[in-house]
Amino acid sequence: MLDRRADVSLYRQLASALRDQIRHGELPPGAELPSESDLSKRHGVSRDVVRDAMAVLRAEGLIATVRGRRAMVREPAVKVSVQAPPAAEITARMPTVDERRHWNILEGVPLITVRTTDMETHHPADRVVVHTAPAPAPDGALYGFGGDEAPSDSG
Amino acid sequence: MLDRRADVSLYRQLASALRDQIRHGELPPGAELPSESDLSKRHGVSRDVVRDAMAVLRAEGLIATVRGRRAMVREPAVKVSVQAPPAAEITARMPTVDERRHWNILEGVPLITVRTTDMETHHPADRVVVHTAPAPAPDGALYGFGGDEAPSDSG
DNA sequence: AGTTATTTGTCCGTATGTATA
DNA sequence: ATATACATACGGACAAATAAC
Repeated sequence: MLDRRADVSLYRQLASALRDQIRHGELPPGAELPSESDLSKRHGVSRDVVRDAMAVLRAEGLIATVRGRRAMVREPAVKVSVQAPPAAEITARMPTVDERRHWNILEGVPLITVRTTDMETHHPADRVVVHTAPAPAPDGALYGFGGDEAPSDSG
Repeated sequence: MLDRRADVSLYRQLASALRDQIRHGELPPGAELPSESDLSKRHGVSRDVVRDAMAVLRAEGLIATVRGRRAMVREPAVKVSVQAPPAAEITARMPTVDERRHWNILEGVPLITVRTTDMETHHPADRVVVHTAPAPAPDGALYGFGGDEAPSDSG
């Protein structure tokens, strides 16, 4: 229940309540949230408060909204592994609107940049995990008997 | 100038205009933006439109706002290098409000996570650059005379 | 097919609170 | 104290996209 006398604003309280429902699985990925007018009536607040709460969750990447449709809990995207080259710099920032359009990035999703002296690649953070090279094999363990790691090329 | 007949909303047009001024250096880091009422009058739009435009730029990490003060173009933070261990997974996502408070992260700044089997560290993306291990020295160039660059490496 | 209802997006105005200058 | 400025909350209105019939 929202508390008007609390030192936290109404829309932040509502955002926290919805966030908890998402985290606890009451609103699983793919589920629709109640409509804005519904939440507005249910909590006795203006639609403005509801929309501000939605904006918070959108900025956190938790929900996705489309005009005419109810807000939806975002599905965790399948992540592709990207191998970081040696001596690479990995940074992250929020993409611009142009970059969001160009790479089809949803709101609240950072952009990961992998940069070396030669090249620079960009990846939407919800679809990519960057991994570093495996630990160098200790002396004598080089080219072992061929477990699940091929010595030549992984393809 | 904002165009009410354009197919782009007013607040997005205003956000783009301000973003361009920041990118082109007319509003350098540390500079104050005009006040909301000022922008409202100057462009003939409601304060709501101005605030929506500000929210866009905040979410992109371009400006920082404090109650009672004018919005400010964010200074590029000094970045600390973090060495990624071998076989590490590097991901990024937007922090929750609690995480923002806990690590003192501004709006529009992603959270970088470096995870291995043993540990997991979190870093604000505006203050950290993760770098991978340098390329292994080629055979024979091992333990060279200690120049800045290995002689046969492309970089 | 088309028509209506629902739902989110945008924009306006106003008022009040709270922090800064 | 007064003025300025951003944050929050209310209300209303219309547009645009979707869903339902």
